[in-house]
Amino acid sequence: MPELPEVETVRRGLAPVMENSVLARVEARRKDLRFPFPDSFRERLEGRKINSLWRRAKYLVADVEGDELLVMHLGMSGSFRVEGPGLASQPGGFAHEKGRDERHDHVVFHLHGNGASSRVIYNDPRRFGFMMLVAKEGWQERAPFASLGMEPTGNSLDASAISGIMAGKNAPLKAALLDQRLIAGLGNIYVCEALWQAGLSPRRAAGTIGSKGNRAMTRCDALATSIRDVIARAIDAGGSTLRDHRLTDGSLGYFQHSFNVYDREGEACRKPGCGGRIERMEQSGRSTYWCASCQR
DNA sequence: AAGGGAGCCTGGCGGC
DNA sequence: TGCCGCCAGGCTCCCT
Repeated sequence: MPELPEVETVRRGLAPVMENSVLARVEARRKDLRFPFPDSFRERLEGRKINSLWRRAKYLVADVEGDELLVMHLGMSGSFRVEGPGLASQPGGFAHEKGRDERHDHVVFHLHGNGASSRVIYNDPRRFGFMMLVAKEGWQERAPFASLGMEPTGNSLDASAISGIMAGKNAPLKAALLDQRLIAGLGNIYVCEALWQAGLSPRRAAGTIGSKGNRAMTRCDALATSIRDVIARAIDAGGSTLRDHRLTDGSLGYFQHSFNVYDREGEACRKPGCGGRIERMEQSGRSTYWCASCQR
């Protein structure tokens, strides 16, 4: 479910609660999510302070006192909510809304910090998410980080980076952008949106956008700019809520209202003067939304 | 060796 | 109303 903007939104919601708080108690209410919890998961976390909460691609990472990182992935349907003084007792709280079935509250972090206690609860109906502990020493060379490509945020993703990443690739551009080994953090929604914004066909062989010539650099620049712009706007909007994604206070992201192609099959293309219609097709088992008349 | 497809899960929706 | 098939924001493994 959550792509980079949703994970970043969650991180921003959790950081004020988790950072500098102690993991007083950790409840894992089943033995596994997508993977089994690590051996002695509770014991390796309880009593430790969380120094910081950061993100790499779609992974949330808690830097915990000691020599291990707590690494969390939300899978397709994972979300966090915070309960605590002033939050837990809110009438009509979203804890009982559809999609927040307490049966799927799989992990509870009981936190003590700044003179208050709170609970951070991980809910995940489909259980494609997971939690793991990774040694801090050399973490970048360890799973799951070792194979990740560059972040799509910031200045490092530019035309020459795109050109280099895609060079020689025969896979469709859409598939290459979803490959976390190349660029880490993009998912189905934001790839569709960025390709539309850049005017590039999802079917074009990835290697054909770059290399030499002014037009190649123009294409690569358009793609780099579009990716960064879409991601930045989505983060500003709190991510996209289709079903499961919530901010940690239970509110909804609203970037879905800004989609130009995703889930808009049959609607008019919004590119000025285009006149095309948004189509849906399947690429490696996933839906691609695009406009065949202005994406080349 | 890169690229495609299946599988992991549950829930929501549309169609009959 | 109920049942059925299809679809979903991710990722990994296995096959060609």
